[in-house]
Amino acid sequence: MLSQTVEYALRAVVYLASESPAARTTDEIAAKTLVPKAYLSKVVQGLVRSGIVRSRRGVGGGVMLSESPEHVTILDVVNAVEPIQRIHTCPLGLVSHGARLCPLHKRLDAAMAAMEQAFAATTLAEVLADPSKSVPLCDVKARPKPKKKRASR
Amino acid sequence: MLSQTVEYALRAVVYLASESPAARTTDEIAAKTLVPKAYLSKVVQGLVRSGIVRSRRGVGGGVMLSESPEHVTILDVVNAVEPIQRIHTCPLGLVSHGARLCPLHKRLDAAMAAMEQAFAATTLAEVLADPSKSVPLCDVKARPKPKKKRASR
DNA sequence: CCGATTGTGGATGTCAATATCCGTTTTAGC
DNA sequence: GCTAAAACGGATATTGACATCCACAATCGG
Repeated sequence: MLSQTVEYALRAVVYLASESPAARTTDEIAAKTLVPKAYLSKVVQGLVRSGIVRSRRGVGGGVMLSESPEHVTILDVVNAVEPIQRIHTCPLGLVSHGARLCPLHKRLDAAMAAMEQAFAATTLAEVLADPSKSVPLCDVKARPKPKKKRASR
Repeated sequence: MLSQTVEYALRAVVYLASESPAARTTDEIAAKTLVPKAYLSKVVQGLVRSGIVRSRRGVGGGVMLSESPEHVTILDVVNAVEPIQRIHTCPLGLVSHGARLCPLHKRLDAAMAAMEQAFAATTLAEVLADPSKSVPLCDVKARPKPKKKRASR
């Protein structure tokens, strides 16, 4: 249902939120979120273009959230990567009845609206603050303390 | 968001519902719903396999709804063609925390649930009975009376 | 200025969704 | 049984999503 790219983008952004406001390299994000390194860099480029994250090249560079986690909703991220397709006009070519949607597409759009609403309802900060064990992604090593990590890659 | 195949399947099924319980040929369905003829036949085959519609070959044959329009929901059709992907287990490989979803995927699944709910809430009969001008699909020629139609194809 | 690091952009490969075509099978009517 | 109608099934494009690789540009520490 949701594209793989959206899934990847959300993982990356949630991880960045958990480290906010620090920057992280795409290599590290990829390792932590289990996203293919090369592809993640493309996904991140999209996030940069849409303004969700900012990047800096070179030594000590990386990617960071543009805004604080309380100000970014899941919908913001989804729309940045692959906008929710609301149905505004008849998918059949017929212009015959103007802007009014037929009964079927009215329902389909309502379903899209419901999903959009669900995405808009949660900020990254709320995801991180979730009561059910603060495990950011599905596991991401459960980062207990910001201790110097090395190896693994 | 929704695949083209789902869109086509819904158009076909809504059209069949409007003609229910009569059977219609895929050629006619294609013409009325503006779906590519050859591809529609594949989509319909899927609907047959999943039991949403029944078909009969040969002269006078065609495709018809298996059940009356009141008994078929939009969700039934969607799931027959391309099941809504609920998130039951962590998309990352990690089995480490069992069946429990992380905060992020709990939200994503909630969004899927919202959409599923919206689809489940409407039957084909309700789509046809919609108050806003009973235009079945977006237009489908507005079929005023079941008068003998010919030509057009 | 030099070199290591890190994001950027382009070229390319792979695969599933979309779409078309056509021969085969089933069925009804004669 | 013969023929026309119609669904079925397989083979084959075409396209975009997913993914990889690599040369280049920017940036920092010395």
